[in-house]
Amino acid sequence: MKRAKKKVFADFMSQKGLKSTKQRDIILDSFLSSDRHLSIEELYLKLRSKHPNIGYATVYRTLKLFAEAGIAREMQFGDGQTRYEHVSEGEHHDHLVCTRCGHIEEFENETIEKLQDEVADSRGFLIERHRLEIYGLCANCRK
Amino acid sequence: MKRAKKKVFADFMSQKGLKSTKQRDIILDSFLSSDRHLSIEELYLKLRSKHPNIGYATVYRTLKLFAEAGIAREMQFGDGQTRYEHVSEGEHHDHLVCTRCGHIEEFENETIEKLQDEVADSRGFLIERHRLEIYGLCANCRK
DNA sequence: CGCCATCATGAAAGTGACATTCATTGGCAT
DNA sequence: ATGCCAATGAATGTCACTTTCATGATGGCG
Repeated sequence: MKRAKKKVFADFMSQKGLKSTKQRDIILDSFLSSDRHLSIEELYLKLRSKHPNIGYATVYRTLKLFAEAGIAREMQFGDGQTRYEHVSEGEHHDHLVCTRCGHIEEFENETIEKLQDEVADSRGFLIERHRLEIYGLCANCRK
Repeated sequence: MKRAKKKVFADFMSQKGLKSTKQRDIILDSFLSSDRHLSIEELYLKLRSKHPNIGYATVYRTLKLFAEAGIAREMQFGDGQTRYEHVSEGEHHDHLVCTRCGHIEEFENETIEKLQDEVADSRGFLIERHRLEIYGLCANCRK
């Protein structure tokens, strides 16, 4: 899985004529072994401890590259930060976002997707993508 | 409807000990007679032509007040601007957002809501609110 | 291996959309 | 009419990106 994504990224880079660098390797490793919904700042800080020589701009640009390469996706959860989540081939899911601790869970629901298609059809609307986020308190924070 | 919201806002203001001003009246009128999903900038520009003496900050602060009073709701559709939509008592709806022309349609689907409740329940998650947005091409832009 | 056209990097400066400050203005209860 | 306190708007601050630019790496080629 990590290996597969590294290959996808490597292929994307060579196909685009872009170069492999130490920084990009480090950032990719760190991203792949992280929480699934990291902000630029969070990843940057995580890297900083071990690699103080990597700049914010590089993390920023590299995450954009991951998104272009299709191994990450930009997401907004309304906390003012752009988060990047891991993308798995053809998979789609929605989110449960805890408003207290910030924890993000994922879920899938085929029936909801189907109902969305129906709504769109009935309006003559052509779906490109959608987002469904449920905000509230996670099981832990309810206690 | 417009009248009802004016009353809600007036009540809110007097209850909070806040004052009625020319600017707030003008902004409220303009907001109520607008498109349902206006950004601060859009409302500000709309006002500027007739009332060049109203500042951006006043529009910004007044929209926040509308939200506090419960007659407007802040929304993000990923275009980098906060939009304010009209709120009607107890009503909830989701959105179809056209990625070409920016047009925003609303829809309601009781079944989807119910399924969301089920998902949340099964995770021990307590829902505060949710957002569902479907992005794509509206009927007009498909032509 | 060494060259060098390109691409990548990081510090710093720029952007855009809010958000706040502060001197001045203006409601409104008395 | 008067004074207190909220409201206004120009200006400034903030924050999270986003871009610039001088310097440093990379990797195809001879």
